[in-house]
Amino acid sequence: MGDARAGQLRAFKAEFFKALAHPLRIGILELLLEGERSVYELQQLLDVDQPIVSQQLAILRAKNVVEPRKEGTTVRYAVRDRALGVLLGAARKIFNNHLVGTQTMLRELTRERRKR
Amino acid sequence: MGDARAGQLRAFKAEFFKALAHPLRIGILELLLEGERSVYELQQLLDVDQPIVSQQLAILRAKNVVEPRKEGTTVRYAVRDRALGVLLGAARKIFNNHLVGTQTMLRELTRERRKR
DNA sequence: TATCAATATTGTGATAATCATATATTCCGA
DNA sequence: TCGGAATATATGATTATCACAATATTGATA
Repeated sequence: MGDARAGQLRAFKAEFFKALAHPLRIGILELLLEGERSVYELQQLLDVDQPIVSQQLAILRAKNVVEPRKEGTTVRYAVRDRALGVLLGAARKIFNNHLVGTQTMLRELTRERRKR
Repeated sequence: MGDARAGQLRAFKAEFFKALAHPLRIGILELLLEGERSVYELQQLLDVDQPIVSQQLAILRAKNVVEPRKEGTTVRYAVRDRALGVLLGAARKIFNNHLVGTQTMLRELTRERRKR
């Protein structure tokens, strides 16, 4: 199991999860799972600056999680694989079972509050 | 949807995925899904230094993904929620469908090689 | 209690991720 | 072809992560 091949595979999986490991990217994916959305729509719904959305979309694009479709001057994005819904669903389930990382979560919560 | 509550939830989910976003941690979890393992066993199977394993276990512990059980001087770890298997399975499926992030993966591959 | 084995923690320097701002690019219509 | 709207990329400052080494803790046993 100190196998190099196994290590690489795990590295790829890690890369994939890294793509999901950001609040805004999760928000984007949750929206896209409901259906195709333009950058502008995402920007409005998530209430963040345009370049930020494009930046995060670029990351999701780089990992093939998401797919752009140009339509004139606007670009509509869609989730590449429906199975992502299953994955997020499983995550939600784990979440509901026993809130993951209570310590971390509380820390995050107070940090959030401090920001305002 | 610019809702603060939704943002917090997404932050928690992101934290959870961050816990999975590391090759070694994935390796640990894959092993633990097969059954309880001591730190020493993990260290041997994954072929890394002891402090590194403990470090990554600490991260998984902090996010409540994994659970320690002391047994004399050794500590055995187990996955907290079986649903994690479902989640990793979904990830595997997405992976097989269309290798996620070909660009990133190739970059990783060559980087791995360079290390040797 | 001294010691050893198993595990955990801490400090540190290097690398990578993130946000915000500014600037490009692309496409369409006047 | 010029201007504006929608997206994208570049850049710099800040923060988070990582691997590694050193050290600390804990528990069993002599």
